[in-house]
Amino acid sequence: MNIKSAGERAGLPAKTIRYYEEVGLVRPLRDSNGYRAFRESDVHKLGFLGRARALGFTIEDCRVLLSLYEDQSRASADVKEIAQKHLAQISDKIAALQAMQATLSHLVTSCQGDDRPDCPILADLAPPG
Amino acid sequence: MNIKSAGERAGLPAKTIRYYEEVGLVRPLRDSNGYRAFRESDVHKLGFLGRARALGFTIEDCRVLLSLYEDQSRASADVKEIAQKHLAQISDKIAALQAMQATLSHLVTSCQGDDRPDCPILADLAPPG
DNA sequence: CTTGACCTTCCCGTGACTGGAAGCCTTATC
DNA sequence: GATAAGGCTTCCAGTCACGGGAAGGTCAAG
Repeated sequence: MNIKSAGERAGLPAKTIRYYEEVGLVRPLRDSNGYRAFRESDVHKLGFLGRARALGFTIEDCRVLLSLYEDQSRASADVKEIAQKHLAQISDKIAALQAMQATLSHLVTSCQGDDRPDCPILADLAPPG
Repeated sequence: MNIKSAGERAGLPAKTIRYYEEVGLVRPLRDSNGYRAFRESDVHKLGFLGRARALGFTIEDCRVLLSLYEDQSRASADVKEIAQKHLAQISDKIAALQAMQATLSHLVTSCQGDDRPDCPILADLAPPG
């Protein structure tokens, strides 16, 4: 199977798949003309990667998750640990964004938004003094 | 004032200040020895930039906000519009992260996390079929 | 035989810095 | 006056996960 079909089945653009090969996440065979030849197992892997990336796991996380996925004697604790660390990072990001959101939405509601120059948003950004 | 002192007063590392000069956000004078010479107004600007960046505004947003800040005849509506667009983007990011969080936290709680291979997290990442 | 849709590799750009190398300037100490 | 420490300069490379686009080979249809 060529790269485009594989991509359509896995829900990934061809560029992304080439990148995944470059970083060693997938290793398709090659036809005699140099075209990548994807097996079912490759498409399967790509689907796995697409879902993991959609959950925000980094490429390096994906590399480990994939190896655990293929390791029949894995311990689920190893998977859980990666997921928990990732969850913690997500929570941190959410908290940071919510802090920005709180400050900004307060400023936005207090700004008249008319053609006059007075603006609490700029006043808040300005250094004290 | 040299770059390090300016950075300490504005709460920014020297590297960041050099970058801001490179992209034209600040234009300090130069001493005869080539050192950057920061005026009070430069430090003031850097403080503004630091706060705007802390609220998540992009460099390009900062560029516009700074010009509005220095424009005595600005309309607060222009500032408000930028802030509202930014707020919308923040909300989008939060929503995306919360979706990941919901899925992942569900999977994590359902994973035993022991030394057995059975793992709902990997099962969810695996393609259907 | 040509057209058009594939495929290949290679290189550049993204955002907002950060790290590091090579080298000049200044200040303090001996 | 020599030396060492620390600050300053510029420039280059790397980050993360791709996406855009160029130059060129391949293939199936008409």
